Amino acid sequence: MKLATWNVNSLKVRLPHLVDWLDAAQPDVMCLQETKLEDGKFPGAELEAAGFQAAFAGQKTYNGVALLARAAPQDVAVAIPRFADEQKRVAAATVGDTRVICLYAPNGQAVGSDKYAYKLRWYAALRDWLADELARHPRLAVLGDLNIAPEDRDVHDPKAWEGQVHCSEPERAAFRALLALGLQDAFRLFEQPEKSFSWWDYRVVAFRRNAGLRIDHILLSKELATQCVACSIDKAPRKLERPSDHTPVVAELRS
DNA sequence: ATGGCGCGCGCAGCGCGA
Repeated sequence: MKLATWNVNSLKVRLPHLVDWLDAAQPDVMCLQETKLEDGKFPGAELEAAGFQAAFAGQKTYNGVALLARAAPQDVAVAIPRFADEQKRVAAATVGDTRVICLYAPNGQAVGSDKYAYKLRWYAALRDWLADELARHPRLAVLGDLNIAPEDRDVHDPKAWEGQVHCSEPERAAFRALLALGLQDAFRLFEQPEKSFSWWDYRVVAFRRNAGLRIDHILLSKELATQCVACSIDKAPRKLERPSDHTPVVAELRS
């Protein structure tokens, strides 16, 4: 089984890239973030033609997530339980015998801002929810734009980013708290190229300089991590015309 | 090299992302 995540930065604009990528990569589950579409405008027919059924939670202009699967998503949830939030950042579903959670974590804007406080609150609620989900679903996969670079090796210039949003110690502690539940960072299960990133700023010609961050992640429960045979970042879509600023991350599980 | 891009909204220019 192949699981993937991609922040598309507008599903409307990126739909041709997405359909091409799905055709080439042939994932079984695809998690999307920043769809920026109200549910009434979700391109369900186009994605069905590509072979996928979807669970999604969208809103106008901002945020929005979708979970695509070849088998119909079951037991769909589109919010963290008992965490009041207008922002659409969560789509969870059971696909076959695997529980999949698609996340678009808050950006946090700047350390000390209201949005940063919201990010940390969101992560605290997420941790509690994932503890419950893990208890119920030994086969759990958490994918998405988590907006945290967990370690210095996930940052192109750790000195410049030290203490900044995405790299601050409270954020990294929130990431480690997810690992402490028994989730594993699929990317780090394998030897990887140095300076592997999943996001590059549109400004400052960041992609050409590989001035990026690794903030898009696939976390696997112990049972799934045992079955994981590969995890990689696909930089190809970042080289296309009008790319998303993020690239897909893919994990393959032995069936 | 974070003014600098890209997107949505909506029709000018701003908010937001990371």
